[in-house]
Amino acid sequence: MADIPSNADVAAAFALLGDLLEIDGASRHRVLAYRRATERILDADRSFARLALDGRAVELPDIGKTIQAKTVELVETGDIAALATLRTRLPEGLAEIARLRGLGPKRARLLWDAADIGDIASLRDALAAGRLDGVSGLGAKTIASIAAQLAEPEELDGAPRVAIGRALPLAERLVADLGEAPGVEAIEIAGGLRRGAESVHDIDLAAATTDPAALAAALAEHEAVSRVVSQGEHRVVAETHSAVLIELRSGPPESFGNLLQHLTGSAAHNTRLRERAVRIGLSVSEHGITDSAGAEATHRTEAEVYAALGLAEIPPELREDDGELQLAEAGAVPRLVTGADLRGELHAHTDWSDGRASLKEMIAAARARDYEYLVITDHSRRQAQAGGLDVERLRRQGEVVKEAAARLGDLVLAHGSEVDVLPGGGLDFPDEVLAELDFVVASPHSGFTQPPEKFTGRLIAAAENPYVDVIGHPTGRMLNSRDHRAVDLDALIAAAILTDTALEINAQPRRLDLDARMARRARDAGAMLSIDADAHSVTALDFRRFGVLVARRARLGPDQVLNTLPWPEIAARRARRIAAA
DNA sequence: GCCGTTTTCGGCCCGACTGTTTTCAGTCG
Repeated sequence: MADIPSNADVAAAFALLGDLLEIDGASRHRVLAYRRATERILDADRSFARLALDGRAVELPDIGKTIQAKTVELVETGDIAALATLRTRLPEGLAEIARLRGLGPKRARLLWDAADIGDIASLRDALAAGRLDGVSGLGAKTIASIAAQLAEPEELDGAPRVAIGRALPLAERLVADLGEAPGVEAIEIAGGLRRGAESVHDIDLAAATTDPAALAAALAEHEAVSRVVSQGEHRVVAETHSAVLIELRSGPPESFGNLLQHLTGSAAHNTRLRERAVRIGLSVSEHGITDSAGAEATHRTEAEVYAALGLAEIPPELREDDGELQLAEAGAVPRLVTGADLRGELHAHTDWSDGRASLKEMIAAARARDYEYLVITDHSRRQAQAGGLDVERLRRQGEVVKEAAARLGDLVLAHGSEVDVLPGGGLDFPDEVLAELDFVVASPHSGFTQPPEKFTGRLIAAAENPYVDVIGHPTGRMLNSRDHRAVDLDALIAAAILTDTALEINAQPRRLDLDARMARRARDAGAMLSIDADAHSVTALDFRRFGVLVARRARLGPDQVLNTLPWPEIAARRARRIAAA
């Protein structure tokens, strides 16, 4: 048999099938079914093609017999007959044309029927030759928009996504400033950002105001904003100087809960919610909930919205159409970890290695944040470029830390290390040195191109070392540059559980490693996770909030997070592990 | 094409805004 296609390959085939069907004028529900299936396939945490071959793909929501059979067909023949047939009538390039802003399936079809335009190249030619001008339904503005998009090749890849580390501070600044506009009674971050997504395509804001025009003006005049993209009475879209899109929706205070719920999404969550509502005779919108008699009820809070539908309130991070409605119906929404549950920081650097702040400054910052403990984990010697400590400096640092700790009182200051997991296996310090420390984070910093067995084997060996408390940033991924390494996550999770080693949720916004999906798998298996800022400066201590969002998306409760424990319990876990070895 | 407290057929979420139109289709979220 040929190679099993990846989930991305299978999803791409169904996405194209859905797109071409839509252009072909198929029932929108059928198209929607393919779109939903595409999302499920992309989200699957195992090989969808393998599942289909085993006849088990139908166990996933939104996957029926047809899509399972077509997947088997794709694996066995390399194509899907329905797709091949469609391609004889409609060029694949139409799907790309339909994705241009302001165009869609109908206008893509129009271009094909009226002007024989079937791909971007012929669209470009037609535009240059002025052949679009006479096409009815395409006005001057639409043609200008097409020209603008074709002139910017990067625009064709879709709107760039903004990482949460950039988006959240900007959103918070806007919320603070716009909250001062006259008439504003409440304003909150909504959308993917509120759900804790690691990147978003825009920043959504929801506001309760008695003066929408004043609020819209405040956004338009905000110093971060360069232009207004679209403006209506209750919705303004603006673009910042750094090309981030802001969508601001406003409504009256009495229905702020409805608006915030609507705008927080996700789209799939809202669709499910509304479908459920329809079954009990209710219609949900951003304005309120209407009963079958046409009477509309409004709600000031989201909790009231969910209650009106017979559901417990669902934390935004869970609103991804992943079974959360069933949990809410059963009153079984898990209690998720919060920032307030975290008692201390287990992974922090100082200027002894590559941190920017001194030990003294980090201590002051931890006290200012009311941490119960702070573990200093500078790099080990192999990280020479980062000023990694050799054994001698590590010991000297230990004395300095001990001395500082003696003068602290309530804050526990502990001495640790972020020790390299060496590319050939083993750790950067011998066991007798690790034994002198209070806490050890073992992290891979090299060898990311190794085959999965080897990379995973190194991490498992590190987990099996009794002096290792946490495996740091286990996959080594970097947002927008280095992809997830090929780690056999299930094997690593099993080893972590067996050895009582925690897996890190590294909260640096460019890492977020483990990510939410992986952390969820670790949680489901029963592993312990650690939410670590991996702070290299005073302000970076606050990165932990990004880690909290990841943990919440992973459905972690306080019991599954190592640094919700008081320090003596963390120390006792280490002592037990060492004693058992 | 999927699905079920309306269950193997007949439904399938809801509204804002733009552009091209004279009352609304298409796109977007």
